[in-house]
Amino acid sequence: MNILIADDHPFTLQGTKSFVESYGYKVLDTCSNGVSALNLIKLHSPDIAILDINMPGLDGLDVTKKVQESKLKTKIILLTMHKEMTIYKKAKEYGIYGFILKEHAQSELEKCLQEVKKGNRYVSLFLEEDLISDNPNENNALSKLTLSERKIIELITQQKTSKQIAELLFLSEKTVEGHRSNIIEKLGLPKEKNVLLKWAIQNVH
Amino acid sequence: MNILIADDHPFTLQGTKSFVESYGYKVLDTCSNGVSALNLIKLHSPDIAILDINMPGLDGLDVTKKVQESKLKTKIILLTMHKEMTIYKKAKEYGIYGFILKEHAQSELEKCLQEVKKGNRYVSLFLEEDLISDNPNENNALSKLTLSERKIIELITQQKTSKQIAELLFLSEKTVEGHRSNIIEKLGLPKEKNVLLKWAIQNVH
DNA sequence: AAAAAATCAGGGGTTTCCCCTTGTATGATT
DNA sequence: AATCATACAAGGGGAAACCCCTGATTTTTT
Repeated sequence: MNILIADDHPFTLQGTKSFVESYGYKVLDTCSNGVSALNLIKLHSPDIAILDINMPGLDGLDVTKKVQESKLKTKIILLTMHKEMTIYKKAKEYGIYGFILKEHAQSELEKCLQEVKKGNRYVSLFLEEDLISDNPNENNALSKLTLSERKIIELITQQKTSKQIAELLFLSEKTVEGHRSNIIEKLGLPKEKNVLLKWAIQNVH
Repeated sequence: MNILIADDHPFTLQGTKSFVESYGYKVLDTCSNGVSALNLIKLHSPDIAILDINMPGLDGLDVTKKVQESKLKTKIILLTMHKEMTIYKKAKEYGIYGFILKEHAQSELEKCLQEVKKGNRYVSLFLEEDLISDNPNENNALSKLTLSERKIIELITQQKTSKQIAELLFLSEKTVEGHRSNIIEKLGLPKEKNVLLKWAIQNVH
């Protein structure tokens, strides 16, 4: 098991390395940007590459894409600070093996490595909470929504209020609010204020 | 030489620890927030404390201030992601011993520790450069805001409500609301609902 | 000493969001 | 023909969040 680690922050890089080694794996090499990471992967084809998403130049996602395109067999684990659904969705398309949030990484990295080693995939548990509603119907949660509902959620991502949406679509504000409720139920979102806006910002586009 | 390290990101914490140990120093303890850091400092009075600036609750700066006020003899080294003049100035007044940018920390931490051990102060070389380039940078709307205000707008971009922000910063909700009003006035934003969130989403980062 | 920043309080007004319910139309299922 | 499911529309009610204002104290900065 050879592992490559890439992260542009020296401290985080060292931390990751340190954790990985403490689990008993061998770290083949490390680097601090996407280009180097790609080169090293091509050169040594490590079993696993742990990549930070936010890197200058080629980011973790770009590298993943190129690794897939080149049909390299290195398995990719991505590390990210924020839970951004858009990125996760893309990452899934590119065939990543692991996806972990840095905040909780400590508790998950070891398990993730175990699973990936076996050939399985592992996604941060903290991410899946938000994905429960997202997963069952393939990659697109929006597909469950009707046309009107989709129009409305589109406008919500533009930070329009129900009132503004109502005006734009020549509807009663109440109608828009009704649609909102339906959307929330369909997606199984928690009962918070502004859930829809928060969800929309992270999931649409 | 006993050293305490505080950082809310597990990876960075581990990385820092790992580096420090590799230089031959002993890490007394670590923690992930300012309150714990302060308690541990009071309890064990380590020789040196390496603190991250961005932490929930008490941040590194707050801890530094309190350490100075309590006339504790622990020497503080601050780690920061962003090079903010305001913070650096304050830090200097609170009598910090070291100030390092995370990006370049690797190359500077060891030297910094050496100097601080001798009783000298050490400031990141990369900071002075950026201080110059930061000065004429008054076009930024954020530069008009005070430190507290910036903290708050940062949390607004993360879609926190005033209540949540108040909890995170240990403030009254009223204080947060007051800051919001001030920010809105300083930026000359229109009188709409949620103006701040909308503005923040589009203008910060 | 004066100005600015930070903290908090009380109270008020408005908006927005969300829930629950009702109603209609349509089209598919039984 | 009757039932069922679904989309769509709209209303009432309530809680939460936001914004505003005045005023006050304390700390920090200048």
